[in-house]
Amino acid sequence: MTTRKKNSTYTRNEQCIINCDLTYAVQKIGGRWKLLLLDKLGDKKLRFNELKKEFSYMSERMLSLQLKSMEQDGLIKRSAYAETPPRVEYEMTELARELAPILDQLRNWGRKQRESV
Amino acid sequence: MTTRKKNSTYTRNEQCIINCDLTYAVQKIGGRWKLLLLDKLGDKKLRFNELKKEFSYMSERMLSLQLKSMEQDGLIKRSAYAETPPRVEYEMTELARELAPILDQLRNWGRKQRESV
DNA sequence: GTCATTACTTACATGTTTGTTCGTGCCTTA
DNA sequence: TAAGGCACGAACAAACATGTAAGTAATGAC
Repeated sequence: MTTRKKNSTYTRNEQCIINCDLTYAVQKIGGRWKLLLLDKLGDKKLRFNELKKEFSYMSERMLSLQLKSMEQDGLIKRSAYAETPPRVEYEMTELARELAPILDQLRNWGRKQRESV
Repeated sequence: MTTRKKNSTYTRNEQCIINCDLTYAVQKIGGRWKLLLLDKLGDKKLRFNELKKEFSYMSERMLSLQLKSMEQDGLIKRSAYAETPPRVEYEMTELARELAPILDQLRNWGRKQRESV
């Protein structure tokens, strides 16, 4: 995000996978926590600390980074209220909701793959 | 694969995502090249060198690693023929074929996401 | 006997992701 | 006055993913 990447093969190859809608999509939901967060959000609005408690093993830093990334990618909506103590709520966007049925199928495939190996 | 991982938070957290069928599934198709390889294989049988030519920007090492990983995960089948020079062919398994319709949906979602951001 | 072909493998280098620890600004409660 | 909750941010470190360059074994062509 912050640091500019070099013009290396690593970066040029990254372009290949960004150009493909499929690999691009997988990137958006990839990483260690995003899908678990989406799962937990479901149809609810949750605060930063609520998510933090749910995923006590995840570092605050990761939670923060993933939420920010998903917000930029239009997967979640962040609403901050100027109260004391501050309140910030996160919820899925319509775009993320459209993923749900696809993810259900992927989940089933995952179970099947796991059984067959 | 070869080196044993330590009993770190990193490793313990990995268990969390392996326990979930969904994140587990995404891991199996994650990484930079696997989906592109599956895409290219389609219904064909392709040799190592044919894949290498198709993905000239991908290093041989990566091709080899990804193919091996996908074979272990039951996504592709490797057939080696004791000829000279050696001939090795790769093709998708039934399990991988079941992914195709799901991936099509993901691809569509990816295009939509890309347009909306 | 030298060389090319094929499908890899190994050692090393670079780049990214994830985790640890500490700090911040605002206000409330004790 | 002190302490604590909330929602983060920054600096650093560990682990992993990816890329580079070179080498291997078997064989057949020349």
